[in-house]
Order: sequence, then structure tokens, then C-alpha cells
Amino acid sequence: MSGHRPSSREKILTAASELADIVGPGNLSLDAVAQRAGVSKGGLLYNFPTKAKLLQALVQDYLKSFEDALEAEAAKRGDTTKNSLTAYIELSARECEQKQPSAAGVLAALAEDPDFLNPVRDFKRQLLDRLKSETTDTAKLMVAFLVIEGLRSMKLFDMDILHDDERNMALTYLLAEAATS
Amino acid sequence: MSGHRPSSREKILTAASELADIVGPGNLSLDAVAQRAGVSKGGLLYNFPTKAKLLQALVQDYLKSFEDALEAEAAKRGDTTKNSLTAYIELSARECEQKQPSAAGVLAALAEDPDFLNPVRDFKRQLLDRLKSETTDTAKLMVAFLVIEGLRSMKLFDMDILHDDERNMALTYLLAEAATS
DNA sequence: CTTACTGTACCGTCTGGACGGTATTGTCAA
DNA sequence: TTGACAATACCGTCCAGACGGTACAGTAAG
Repeated sequence: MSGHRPSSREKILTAASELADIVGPGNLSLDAVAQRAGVSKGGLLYNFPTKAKLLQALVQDYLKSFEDALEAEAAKRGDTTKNSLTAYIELSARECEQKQPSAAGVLAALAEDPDFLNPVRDFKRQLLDRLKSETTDTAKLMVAFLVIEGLRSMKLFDMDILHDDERNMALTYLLAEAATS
Repeated sequence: MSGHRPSSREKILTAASELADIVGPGNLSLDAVAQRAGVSKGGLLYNFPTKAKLLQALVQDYLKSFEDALEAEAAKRGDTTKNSLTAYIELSARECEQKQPSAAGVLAALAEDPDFLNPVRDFKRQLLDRLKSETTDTAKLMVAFLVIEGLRSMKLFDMDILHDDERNMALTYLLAEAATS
């Protein structure tokens, strides 16, 4: 899983994300992506015949990796499908602490056309429904969900306005509440 | 205050916001803005000598109008500087229910260059500090702040994934918690 | 023979911005 | 009062460059 020279497709995707982070979400050009990925422009267009397809893939990739991480987190603990809310909270908390430019690709997609975020909307609604079916107190769930959404948006916009202790206070509060449900 | 034909500057700003909402945050062009504002391109560039200035103004405008609304809300109630958290919550709640494309301008600015959001970051940190100085329970404040941030980001991305009752549950929970502080 | 590209040349369109002009209004000395 | 000038608030055109995408010939590996 670690030793594995990346396919052109992967190289292009990560190059695109990184580049979006550098040049700004709305200034992502195919030429630049190809260059950064170490691929000719023809090669890029072979993998992604249009810019829209590339941006779609960027979003899909983002969603996929989050889903995988969530699954892994749930598996790591004894997850009896009961406390997957805590898994969600803790995973999100951890993600908010490290930097991960893969989200920049999502912003690039948004910049081109907000409709590219539709899969994200569906994914989140689905996640919320699953969480809802596993908890008793919906109000508390909503609060937890929205807090994380807030944290995530700050990360997305690179707005590090919260001190570590402030963030931790909110998180431990959430975890405590989640335990009593 | 209501009867008042708008200056070119205002026309341009609202045209830009509306247009950003239509064509997508990253596809805002000066030509299109000028046309929609009923102004020649030369006229636009007279008011905003560069695209960057226009985007800056868009962000400033957004912040200013929110600040004004917050002040008005605080004044409306007897606000003895104590419960300005509730004012903040209620104002944000109300804003999340109506559609207000002025935020699209902020996204356009983000698309061009994330640094344009620096004033937003400063504003929010300042707001949080003020709130902090007026409440006793910091953990609860953080939760409230982040929930609203989450709500706001959903609005920004036009992701209406929450049902009205779900949103209301979170909001009434917040208001109840804010009362006991 | 197919897959997965490379490399280069090119096209049509759009973009930010520079620039030169113009109509209106204001200022002020003679 | 008038004539000279200047500042304000635009208009309309033009341009060099960047962009997404096409086309196509070549090639190395399996």
C-alpha cells in the first residue's frame, strides 16, 4: 500500500489539488496541472477528456478518501454500529489538526461551477441520516454535526481563527454529550 | 433610506454579487459585471481600478452589512452588552433562512485569491473575542459559534441538506444554553 | 494490435486592463 | 457676467496574453 508508484491518474489528481492550493481555486489551468504532474497536456486530456471531468474526479476522490477514513476509524474501535457518531467526531477532529490540501481541489470545483458540489451534498445528507438512525437525541446530534461542519469550513478556508484550547473545549464538550445519548 | 437611486459603485457591487451567483464564483468577468450594472467597462474601471479592488470591496461590503445588522439587532433588544450572544445567534438564524446572494461575492473573491478572505478572518476573530468577554462558559460559546459557522457555510455553498425542524432543533438548543450562562 | 501515453502545433474565445475621448459640473479670476 | 480651465465621472475601443480544447504523428511496452 505504501510502495506503489502512482498512476498518471493519481499524479494528475494530486498535482491538481496542490496547484489549486497554490494558485487559488479559480485559477487552475490544465496546462499548469499537466506540467506539475509531469505529464504532457495530451496525456492529461487522455485521462480526463475535459476539465469538468477532472474537477468531478477531484470531488469524488475527496469524498472517497473521507469515507474510507471513516470506515477505518469505525473498524479500529469495536464499533457496534452504536457509537459511530463518536467515530465521526474524532476523525473530523483529527483531520482538522493536520493540513491536507486535498480540499483545495473541492474549492477549485466549486469555483468553476457550484453544481460540482452536489455529490458532497448527497454524501453529507446520507451521513447525517445514518447518524440520526443511531442516536436518540436529535438536537444534540444536530449540534455536533454542525459544529464539525463549522470546523471543516474553517479548515477549508484556511481560517485558523481558533486557538487549540478553544477547539478542544468544543470537541470535548461534544464527546461528553455524545456519550450520554 | 429606501428612496435613493444607487450610485454606480453600488450598482456595480450588487451586479457583481448577483453575477457571481449566476456564472459561478470563478467565472466573474469585468465585462459581464459592467454590462449587468448598466455601466461601460471604462466606467467600471474608474470606480474599481482593478479586479482585485472590486473583489476587496465585495468582501468589505459583506462584512459591513453584517456588522450593521448585528448592531441593529443588538439595539433592537435592550442589549446591556450582556446578551449579545443571543443577538448574534438570532441574527444568524434569520439570515440562514432567507436567501441573500451577497455571499456569492465573497466566494468570487475566494476563487481569485484566498488572501481576500483575510478581512473575514480578522472580523470573525474579533467577534469571537467580544463574545468571549461577555460570557462565562467558554465551551458553550465555542459550540454556539461553531454551529453558526456550520450553518453559514452550508448557506454559502447552497447546500440545503438540513430540514427546517432539524435546524430549529439546533438553534433552540443553542438559545436555551445561551440563556443559562 | 492495443494501450497509454508524448510532443507540438494550432484555433477560437475570453480576459484584464490600458488608453484616448467626452459630457457635465465646479472654480475663479477679469 | 463671462470666459478659461480643471476635476469628476464616465464611454468605447483595442490589445497582448492566457485559456480550454482539437488534431495528429510518433513511440514504447505488453
